[in-house]
Amino acid sequence: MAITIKDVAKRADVSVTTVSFVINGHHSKVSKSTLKKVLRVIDELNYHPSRQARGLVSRKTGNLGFIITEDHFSRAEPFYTKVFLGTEFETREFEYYVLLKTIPTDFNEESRLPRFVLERNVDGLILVGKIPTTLIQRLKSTKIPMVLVDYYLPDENFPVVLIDNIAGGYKAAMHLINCGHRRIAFVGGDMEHPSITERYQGYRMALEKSNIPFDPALVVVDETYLSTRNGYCAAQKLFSQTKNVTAIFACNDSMALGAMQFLKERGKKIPQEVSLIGFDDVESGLTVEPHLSTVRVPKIELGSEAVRLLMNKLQNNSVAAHKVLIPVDVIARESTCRVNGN
Amino acid sequence: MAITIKDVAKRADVSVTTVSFVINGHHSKVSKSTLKKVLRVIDELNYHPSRQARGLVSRKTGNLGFIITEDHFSRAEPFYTKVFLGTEFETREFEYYVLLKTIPTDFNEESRLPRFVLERNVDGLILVGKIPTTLIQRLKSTKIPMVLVDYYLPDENFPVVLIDNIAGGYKAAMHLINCGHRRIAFVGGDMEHPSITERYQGYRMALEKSNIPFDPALVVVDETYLSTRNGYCAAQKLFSQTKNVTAIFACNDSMALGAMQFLKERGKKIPQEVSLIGFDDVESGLTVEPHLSTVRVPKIELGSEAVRLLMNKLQNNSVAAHKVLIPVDVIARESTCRVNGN
DNA sequence: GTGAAAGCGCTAACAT
DNA sequence: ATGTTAGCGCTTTCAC
Repeated sequence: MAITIKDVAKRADVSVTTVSFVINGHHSKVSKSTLKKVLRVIDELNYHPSRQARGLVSRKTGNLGFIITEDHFSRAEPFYTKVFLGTEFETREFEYYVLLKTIPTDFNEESRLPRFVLERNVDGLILVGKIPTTLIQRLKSTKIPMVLVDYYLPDENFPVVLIDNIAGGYKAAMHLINCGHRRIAFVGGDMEHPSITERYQGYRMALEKSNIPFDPALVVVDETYLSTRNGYCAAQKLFSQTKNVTAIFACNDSMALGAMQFLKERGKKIPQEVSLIGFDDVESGLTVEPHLSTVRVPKIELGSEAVRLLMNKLQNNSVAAHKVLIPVDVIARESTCRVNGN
Repeated sequence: MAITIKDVAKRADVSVTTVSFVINGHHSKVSKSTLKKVLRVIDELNYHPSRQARGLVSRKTGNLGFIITEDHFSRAEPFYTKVFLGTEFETREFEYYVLLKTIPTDFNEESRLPRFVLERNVDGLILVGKIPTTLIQRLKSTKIPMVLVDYYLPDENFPVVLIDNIAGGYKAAMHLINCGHRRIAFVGGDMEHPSITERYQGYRMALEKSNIPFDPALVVVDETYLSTRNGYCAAQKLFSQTKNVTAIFACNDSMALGAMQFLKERGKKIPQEVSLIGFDDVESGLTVEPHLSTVRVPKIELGSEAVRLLMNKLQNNSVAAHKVLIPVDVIARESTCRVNGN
């Protein structure tokens, strides 16, 4: 049987209360000498208070729930995995644990809430990526503090950690413009997803800022998923009408990779004939030739920031920063160059 | 305040004992009519018993700990992520949760054990990938049931889930041999890791079986990490002495990808001049040209099997299968072909 | 078949 | 500054 608070109390010849004060840091309520004594016994016995028992009375579980759709988490690119890792790293700081829960994409009214919510086994919730609205609403009504990551609902006011997508889209397009390009295509899809729309907004802003006329024919956004395969198809559509495109801004690296594949098959030299930039800085952008230029997103940061936001709420009940924008930057690698291949 | 067992008891006009019997499935101790009544009230109130409270008395936490080194989990290839996902999927079945804990690679005597171990917040442990022996030993002494995944200690007897690496290595080499190759290189590294040694064993077995003389000059295993970069270097070493190699079996896809990069730069046509096969079936093997032939490892399976093994121990205290070998198969894609490019 | 009551390991009034 | 005690929400022994 494991060591309990009673064992410590007995051995240190004090009451459990005193021991409790010590382990909870209420040191002012304990004399210096007893404090030392208790601390020594705790060390000798290698005592660690039971999470469960503490939780039962303090109504804290020491757990955070991480909710994400199945398809998001198991995507080839470890984007959300990195975010998850970021939360894991950051929670150490706070002595919390993260419980992961993947939910089906088609979560609906009938679906059961995650068990850790029903059984009150989490103190806070981190919702990552696009999450069905009905789930968010039902979660909201549980009153468990929550923060969204890389997704938000326009008419709700949850604390949220977002990629600065507008700035990212702007910087990506600007990078191409600075390279002398003017016929810059935007390859996207799922304009339902705020992130994508924002990257598109940034793209539009950069064009406008640079007095480059916007040509709707250069925008391909009719793909539903942002996959490599759809990137391929989008590029295909784009070039089926040859509009002398000299550069492509794909709304993420997956699509960029698909587009790259198409360009190669079509015999287009990258970047000499067509420059290509993605978004996300996914690992496989480096296994490909030429190395993909992209917009780096600090994924670990997204996770750790989410935890900080939540802990702030949980521990200080502060309502400080409600919206955190994580800055991003262009990584110019080999798939972009000055127009005309210079 | 959340609904408690008392609320249910009161409303159903029975004692808490009866409610407890109902939620624990001791239906024989309850009359049919009360059972129905209690069930109805539970449903009406949407009652879910508190995990913490149950755990406190039953000495079960409903959690499993997943321990992995930092570098393993954050590797570019989502190999272990998939394994983790597999555990997450499988635990639903058993109403358990998985707590992830990444540990530093240099975990030593001084390092603190994972908190969930100290605070007895897990019922079982899943150790994944290469884990410092000292940690395993210290964990062993806690008596918490554990299972290893994709790693084992030769002189210990833990339940373990392994990839059938020998068969995999054998099949990979045999695939090349069946394509007519006889000068087949093995590119490896970290022969400390059992998995790698086993793949190598399989390679040797295939050669022997086919009466192909073994040439130590075709084996490059002096790289420490199994990274893309080191695959590149290994290939470089291999070809620095041009031994008319016609095929390479790399011990994992990362290294294969590195080797591929080298071959391309060297102007070697793949697979016409050199066939190349990897191991793991990592996603980026498909983003590369030509698509990488490899040995597919069912990663999700590794995780779910680990959970099943552990649950078997936990729920039935059975000591059934102690060692599970997960079968693997060659996926012949574009990077391998008959010798001489036929 | 059902209920009263003890107790899991801990926290926090309240009393001293 | 320290101890006594009543719970937290549940399971389970023991009576009835």
